[in-house]
Amino acid sequence: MSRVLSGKPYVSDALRQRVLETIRELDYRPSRVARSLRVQRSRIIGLIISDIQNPFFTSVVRAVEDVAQQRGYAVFLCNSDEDVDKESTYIELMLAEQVAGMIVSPTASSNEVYRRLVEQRVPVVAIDRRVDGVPMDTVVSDNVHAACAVVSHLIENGYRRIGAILGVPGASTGAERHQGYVTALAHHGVPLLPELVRSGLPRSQNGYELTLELLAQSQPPDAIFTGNNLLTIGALRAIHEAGLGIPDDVALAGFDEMDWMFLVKPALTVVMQPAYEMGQRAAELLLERIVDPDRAPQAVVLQSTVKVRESSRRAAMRA
Amino acid sequence: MSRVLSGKPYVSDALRQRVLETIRELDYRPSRVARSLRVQRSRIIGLIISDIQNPFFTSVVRAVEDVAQQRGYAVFLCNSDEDVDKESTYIELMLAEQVAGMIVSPTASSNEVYRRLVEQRVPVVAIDRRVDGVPMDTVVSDNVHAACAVVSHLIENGYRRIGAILGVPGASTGAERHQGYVTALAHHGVPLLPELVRSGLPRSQNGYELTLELLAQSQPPDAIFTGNNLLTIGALRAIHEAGLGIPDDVALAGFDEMDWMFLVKPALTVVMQPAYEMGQRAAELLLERIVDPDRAPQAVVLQSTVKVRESSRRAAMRA
DNA sequence: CTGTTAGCGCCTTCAG
DNA sequence: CTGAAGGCGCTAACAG
Repeated sequence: MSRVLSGKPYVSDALRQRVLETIRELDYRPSRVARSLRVQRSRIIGLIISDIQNPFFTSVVRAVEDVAQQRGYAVFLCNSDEDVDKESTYIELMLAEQVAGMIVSPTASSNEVYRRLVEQRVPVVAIDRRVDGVPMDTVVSDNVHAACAVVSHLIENGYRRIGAILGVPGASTGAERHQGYVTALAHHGVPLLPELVRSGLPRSQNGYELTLELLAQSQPPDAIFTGNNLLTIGALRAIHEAGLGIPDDVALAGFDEMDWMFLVKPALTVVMQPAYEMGQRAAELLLERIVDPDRAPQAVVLQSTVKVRESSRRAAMRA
Repeated sequence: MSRVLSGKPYVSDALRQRVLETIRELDYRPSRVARSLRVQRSRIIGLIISDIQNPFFTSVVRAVEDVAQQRGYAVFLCNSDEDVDKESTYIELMLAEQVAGMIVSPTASSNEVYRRLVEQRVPVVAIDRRVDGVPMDTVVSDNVHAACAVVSHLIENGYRRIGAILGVPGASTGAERHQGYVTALAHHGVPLLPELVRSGLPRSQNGYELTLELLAQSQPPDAIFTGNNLLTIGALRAIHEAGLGIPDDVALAGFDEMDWMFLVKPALTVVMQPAYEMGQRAAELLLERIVDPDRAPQAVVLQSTVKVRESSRRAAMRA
C-alpha cells in the first residue's frame, strides 16, 4: 500500500490497481502529520513576514507561494507585526511543526535566534532585511543606491530643504535608506538638517504623524523623502489634509509599491522594490538549502526600479 | 514529565522542579507534530482567503491571527487566488494537516466540498461570501444594503447614467452588490442600462480595463459604481489616465477598504466593510464550533460603513 | 502521586 | 515482488 502511494517500483500492476481502488472506496487520505513524524520533516515552508498589510510583503507571499506550490510544498504564513517577540515565538512554532525550512523578514538586525538556527542546520533565508553577524542566505534590494537616486533627483530639481521619514534604524532597510539619503545630500553639497529627519515603525499612521511634525516646523521642508511604502501613503494623506499641493508646496518622493504616488500624480520619483522577484529568489534559495544544508550562504541583492516623472512646472522653474 | 508539561495536577513540587530543569538543560522542545498525531487534532486554525493582495483580506488575517493567538492557536494561511481548484486543494491539505478548524472565503457560492466538511463535523466558517445550500457558520456584510445606499446617493446627486463594475456573480458578494445596484435604480425610477454593467474577477487590472470599456462607449456613463476594493483602485487609475476629472467628468463611488478614494478626494461615497470585525467574529464562531461541533450553524451579517463626502460643485448644481 | 505502556499513521527495513 | 514489524514523540490509561 505504502509503496503504491509513494510511487515506488516493485509492485505488480494487479496489486497496484487493487490498492488504488480500495483507496478510492474508503475515501482514504494520507495523514501528513504522521508522515512528518516519521520522516522528521514536513513539506511545509514557513514564511514569517513583518507586516501583512504592507503590499511589499503580500507580493512576497504570492511569489513564495507560487514557487512552493510548483515544487510540492505548502506555505505556512505568520505575521510578526514588527514585534521581535512574536517573531521568535513563531520561529519556535515553525520548528515544532517540523517545517522543511523558513523564510523570515527579520524585525531587528540582531537576533540570536538566527545564529542558533544556522548552527542547527535549519534551512532559513532572510528576506528584505539583513541579520548582522550570522552567515545565512539573504535576499535584499539595493536600498542605499535607490534611496540615493531618489533624493538626488529631488536635489537636481532644485529642492534643498529635504525632509526624510524613515523606518526605524533597527531594521537594516531603515538604516540603509537613511544612508542613501545622507550620501545624496553630501554628494551634492546640500547640508544635512537633523531637524528634518524622523523615523518610526513603518506604518501609514506613523508616516502621517511624522509628516505633520515636519510640516509644522517654523521652516518646513520643501520636499520629503519617504523610506517605506506605508510611510509614503501616510505622508500623502498628511500633505493632502494640510491642504498643500504636491509638488508645488512640498514635493514628495520615496518608496511606493502600489504606484499610489503616480496614481495621484504628485510624485517626482518613486522607488519600487522587486518584491515578487525577491520572494522567488528567497524561495529558490531555501529549496536549494533544504537539498544541501551545507552549501555556502549566499547574499542576493536585487535592483529596485526608480521611476521618474517629467518634472513639474515649479521644478522646471527652479532648475 | 508529560504531566509537568501539560500542567496536570498530581505531581510533587520536587519532581516538577527536577523535570523543568532537565528540560532547560536539554533545550527540549515538544514536537507538535507528534502531539497532533496522538490527539488527532492540532492547535492550528486554517485560513484560506481568496486574494492576499486585497486589503480587505489582510485585515481579516490580522483579526483572525489576533483572536487565535490569544486563545493559543496558530494560523496556517493559504491564498486560493480566486481559483476553485486551489481552494479545494488547500482544504484537503488543511484536513491532512489535522487543523482544528478552518475559515474560508469561498471562491464560488456552490462547492460540494463544504457539504462534506460539514457532514464530517469538520469545524468550518465561511467569511465574506456565502455558500449556497450548506448549513454552516457564515460571516458576511450587508452587501445589498450598502451597494444600494451608495448608488442611491449617486442618484440623489443627480447622476442618471450610472455604470457598474462588479466582481463575478459566482461569488455571493458580486451577486449581492449587483442586486443592491439594481434595487437602487428601480427604487428611484432610473432605467437600468445593461450596456453600462460589467463584471470580472476582482483585481485592479480588471477594474482598469472594464472602466476603459465603459468610458469608450458612445454614450459613456456620468458615474461609476465599483463593487469591490480592487476594482475601485483600477477604475480610479483608468479615469485618471483618461484625463477625466472626478466627479465633474465622471463620478465614482463604491467599495474601498483603504480610503484611497477619500485620499485623492474624488469620491462622493465609499463603502468600507468591517473587515477586522468580520475576521474576529469568524474566529470566535470557529472556536465555539471546535468546542461544540453540534451547535446550530449561525449566520452573522455585519454592517458596512457608508462614508459620504460633501457633494461637489457639479453635484450641487445638478441637485 | 509516579512509572510504564499502548498506539496515533506512516515509512523503512528486513524477511519471505 | 509482497507481508510484517519497528519506531518517530507524544498522551492517555493503567498499574503500582
